[in-house]
Amino acid sequence: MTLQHADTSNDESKTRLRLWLRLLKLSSGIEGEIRRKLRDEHDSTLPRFDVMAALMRHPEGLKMSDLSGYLKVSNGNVTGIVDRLTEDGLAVRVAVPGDRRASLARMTPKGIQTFEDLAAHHEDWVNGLLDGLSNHECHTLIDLLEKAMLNKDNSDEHG
Amino acid sequence: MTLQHADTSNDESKTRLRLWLRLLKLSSGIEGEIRRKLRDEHDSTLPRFDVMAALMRHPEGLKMSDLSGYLKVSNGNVTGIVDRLTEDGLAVRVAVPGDRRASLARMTPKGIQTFEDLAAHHEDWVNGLLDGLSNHECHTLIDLLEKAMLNKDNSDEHG
DNA sequence: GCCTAAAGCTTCAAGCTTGAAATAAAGAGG
DNA sequence: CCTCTTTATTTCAAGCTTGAAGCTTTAGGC
Repeated sequence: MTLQHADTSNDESKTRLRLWLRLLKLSSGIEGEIRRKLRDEHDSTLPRFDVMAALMRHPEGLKMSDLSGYLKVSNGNVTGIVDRLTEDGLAVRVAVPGDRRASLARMTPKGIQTFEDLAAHHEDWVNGLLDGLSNHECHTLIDLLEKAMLNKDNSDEHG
Repeated sequence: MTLQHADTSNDESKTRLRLWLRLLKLSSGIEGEIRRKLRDEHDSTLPRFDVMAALMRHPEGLKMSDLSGYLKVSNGNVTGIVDRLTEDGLAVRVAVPGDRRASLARMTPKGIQTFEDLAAHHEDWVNGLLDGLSNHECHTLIDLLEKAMLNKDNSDEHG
């Protein structure tokens, strides 16, 4: 909880703050646009998309708790999202043979079809939103972003 | 609404998608940490912080509609946030002399004091979260992020 | 078998977010 | 003055998000 830095690092602190504001602005801009398109053009949402994307990587189904672990959201959160996906016939809960507490969330054929359509558009949207960058610049950016992330616990295989 | 790209640009499309996933991961990681600290250490939230930051730049007060314009959130949204800031004595609504429809949101002395404490911590948090990057890397990143943003309507003076 | 602890999931209150609908005041044109 | 449109704001329903509290089931110790 130390609030003061040496004078020599004050400029660097301001630079990092400025970097964070740029990062946030670009990221929320893209995210907002994706949310808007999902809503207006596909009557869906980003949380639904994220859950479906996770389920697509596990055709056999995922336990609710694993799902919330992968997406780094709360347990109660995925309950609601899977509830709504289920209402729309895009996912189902199936019982786990040996454990009556748990259930697996799994995509339905309709859900798979819906997601594949969404995913194709999603890639296109991202591509369009980032087309101001050359391929080389993209790679530079990726490297720097990954370096910035090294600080944190980075032990996930789901990105 | 064209979904197919030439084969030659397919790799670049995947690179941009990968870039977006990295961007999102870093950004939500930092944002999540800031939200958590605001909540756990200061009993506050990021939307409150954002509203206060905007009001701090306008000591005379801001119309609700201007506030929502600056923050790029809906009108109804700021109504609720300013309501809660007001309940906590951090902001007030003051009447606009010539227009009985409008009102200005303005920081209270208590709000100013609260925000200054928050802002100092905020800069420290960001600095700590991004300390894996050299000053030079930060500048490179800032430049690339700004270039990526050039696409979009960039006519704001409030960042 | 019984008791306790842990695991898996849901429910809940509070807050954030949106777009649409409602309310109210200002302004323009007659 | 009256009406119509525009502007400023609030209210609302629906959804997302969290942490905490609760429920059921499982597993371990006795």
